[in-house]
Order: sequence, then structure tokens, then C-alpha cells
Amino acid sequence: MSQAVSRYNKSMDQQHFFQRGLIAWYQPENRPLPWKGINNPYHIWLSEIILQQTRVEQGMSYYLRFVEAYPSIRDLAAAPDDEVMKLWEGLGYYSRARNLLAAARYVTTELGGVFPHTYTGILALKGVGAYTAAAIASFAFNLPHAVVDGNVFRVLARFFGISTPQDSTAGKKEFTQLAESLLQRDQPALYNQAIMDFGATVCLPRNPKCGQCPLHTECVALRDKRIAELPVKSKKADQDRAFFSLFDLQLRR
DNA sequence: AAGTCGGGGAA
DNA sequence: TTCCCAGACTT
Repeated sequence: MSQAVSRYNKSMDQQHFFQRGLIAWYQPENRPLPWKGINNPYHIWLSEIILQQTRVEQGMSYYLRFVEAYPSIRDLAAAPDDEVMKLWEGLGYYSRARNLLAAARYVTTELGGVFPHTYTGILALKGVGAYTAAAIASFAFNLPHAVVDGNVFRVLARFFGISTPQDSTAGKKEFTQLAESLLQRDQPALYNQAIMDFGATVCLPRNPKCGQCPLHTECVALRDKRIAELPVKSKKADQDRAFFSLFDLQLRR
């Protein structure tokens, strides 16, 4: 019992260190972005759809062009399909554009142009999954939902030394629960921005800046020299290629 | 649980 | 080349 309590307390200390360190580190002006510091749900939503599996630098100009072309969600809803697809050209994952338009029309016609303001309402929109719903809910409405994207998986896996594959069912559950427990519920938007900015600028996928990391003294992966191994993914394109090239080699003999 | 959808930058 | 990017959806 006392051991369990002790371990529990240590974990809580670790979590508090993480939260405080992250917030202390975060300076919004370090990474100014057009969709940062605003609370227009339409603009937030648009930016999040564009940024799905897309680098900020690549999505930036598209976001600006969409906002320019369609100042309101009604404008987007009224746009012809081919015009929107043309504007999306070059971004990839074109189903995002189709879902974007479908959702815009749904909000405009079915919801009277009022963007849904609850997590479940937002999640119901086409093209909006758990991550995007949490992002919109927190950034636009300051609702307490923790974002869990590639940055968050990486930061949490390393700092807490979690080796559960992030793309497994168990992993998604574990990381999501941890993220929710870490979320500073009195300032969800700020906290979510902070952890993603941290992952994008300090706790990088390769060659993370551990030397100048404000959390390095308590980072489990750094302590155990497992930075390069974390986070773990079970889907390994790598493994498949290795297998098939080996198979190929057998056939050639 | 595994597969699919993409262009692009960095190592 | 490989990995990964503010993932979601279908099978």
C-alpha cells in the first residue's frame, strides 16, 4: 500500500514537473502562426484540416488562400466543388477537401451556420477525428480536451519513457489518458499549444534539442538513453521492405 | 488491426 | 531512400 502510494506520488511529481516546465517554457510569440491566438471556430477548423499530416510550412499558404477566398463558412459552403478542389491542389489527401466542403455545407444548412460548440458536435463533422475535435474544442471554445497528435505521442513517450506502440489500440488509449491527466484544465488552449510547439521545436523526431530542453533533467528516455527508440510504432514500412527484399532475394536464387 | 490516402522537407 | 508531418476513414 505504502509502496503504491509512494510510486503514485512520484508519478504525480513527474507530471507536475512536466506541466510547470512546459508552461514556463512556452512563449507564444516564439512561433507566431496565423491561426494562433484566435478563437474563430471556422478559422481554427480550417487550419486543423489543412494541417492534418501536413507540415506547418507547407500548409501556411493554403490556409491564407482559403481564408482569403472564403472569409466565412457560408462562403465556403457556397463554393463550387471544382473551385475548392482546385484551391486544394498540391496539398495531397484530397478526401480532406471533399470532407471540408461537406462539413461546411452541413454546418451552413443543417446548423444554421453556427459552428458546433461541443466536443461531440465537432467530432461529428466529416474529416474531424479525435485530435482535430480536441484542437477545435480547446482553441476555439477553451474546452478541456487534450490534443494527441504526432508531437504529443513523441513528447510523452520520451519524457515518461513509454514504449507502448503509439499506433496500437492500447497505445492510443494509454497516451490519450495520460494526455488528459496532464491537461491543465484551467487553460486548455494554452497547454495544448505549448505541448505541440514543444514537440515541433525542441523534442524533434530526429536530433531533438535535449541540450537546451527545459525538461531534460526529468526525461526518462534521455536518462535511459532511449531517445532514438521512442516513440515506438508498430506499423513499420521498414520491416515490410526488409521482409519483401529478403523474399525477393530467395526467388532470385 | 491493418490498409489507404500524398506532397514535401530533412537526414 | 527513409521517416515523418497539428490524422481520419474504410475494410
